[in-house]
Amino acid sequence: MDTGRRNGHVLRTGEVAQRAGVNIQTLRYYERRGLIAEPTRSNGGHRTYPPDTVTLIGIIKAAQRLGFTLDEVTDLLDASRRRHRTPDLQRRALDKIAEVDRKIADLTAMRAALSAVLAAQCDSLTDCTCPRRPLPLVELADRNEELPQ
Amino acid sequence: MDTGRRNGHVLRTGEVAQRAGVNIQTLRYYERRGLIAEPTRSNGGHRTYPPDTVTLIGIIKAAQRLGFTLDEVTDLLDASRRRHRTPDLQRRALDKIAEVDRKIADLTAMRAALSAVLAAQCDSLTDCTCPRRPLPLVELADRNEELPQ
DNA sequence: TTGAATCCGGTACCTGACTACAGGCTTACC
DNA sequence: GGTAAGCCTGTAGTCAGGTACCGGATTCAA
Repeated sequence: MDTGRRNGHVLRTGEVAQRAGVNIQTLRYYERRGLIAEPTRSNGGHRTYPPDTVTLIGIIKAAQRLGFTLDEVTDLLDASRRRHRTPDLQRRALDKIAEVDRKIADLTAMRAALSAVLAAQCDSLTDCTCPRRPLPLVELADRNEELPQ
Repeated sequence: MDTGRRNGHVLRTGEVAQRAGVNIQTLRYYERRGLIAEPTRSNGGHRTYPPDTVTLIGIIKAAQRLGFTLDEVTDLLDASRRRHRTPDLQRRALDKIAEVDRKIADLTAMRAALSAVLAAQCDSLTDCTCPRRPLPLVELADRNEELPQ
């Protein structure tokens, strides 16, 4: 492991990319999108990143897996970095919390449905008297938008 | 409201789309992808859907909001519909449950971070002695893949 | 000081998930 | 039975989020 021995202070593009498990182009893409700050540069113009950039990328990736778009992630990072809360920030944080709660509820419903699959009454293929349920996962539907009557 | 008066038995493309809040093309796209079954047809070739298709679309949309791809949603629906559990199905259900649990944990961490933002110590812009935290949301990172030492 | 490994900016391409359009048939109501 | 609204297939375009490639400059260990 020789790529990591530049004594822990700054990382170059390839190092960050490798540690974070993303493509180099992705880093530059995130930079363009404003998700990560413009890094300092070497004299020759090469990017030099602080080590916690790796963590930041991890956070971004995690948020994405949770269904947030990059725009939303930008907001999220923004909000969590600010020291002082403005009324606007406060409102947006509340909105996000509500959204997160909804997601948690949905995932909980999904977990229950999956557990039900595992615990399915009919274990054998030969005798099955399960009444046919309409649809598992129904709780997930209709939580969304107001359907017009 | 005259579009809904065909006595509740089957719906046509436009009705399903409107009730589910999606585009007609989306329905056909889902059909091509195998997310919804090929509906019956009228003599003239028009699609006729059972009413619970609307619920199904709702489920698909919810799962998407939770960060699942359409391929994953297909699996999910598949798994939750099967009556009998095969070893393979069982394994995949377990995997999905683990993934869902991870998502819930991540969302919980995110919620905590957002709450912390709201409860920020420094409420005024004038006097602030908050120690600068490194990064909220750090718990989200590194939960993912095994980073090479 | 040289050469292999990296990195640079710029541009073009790719995948997933839709969404629009064209030209023609079906339905449903008068 | 005519006609407007709706649906059909097929194809093409869009948008987000990357990814690949190119020709050239920079780094760094030997």
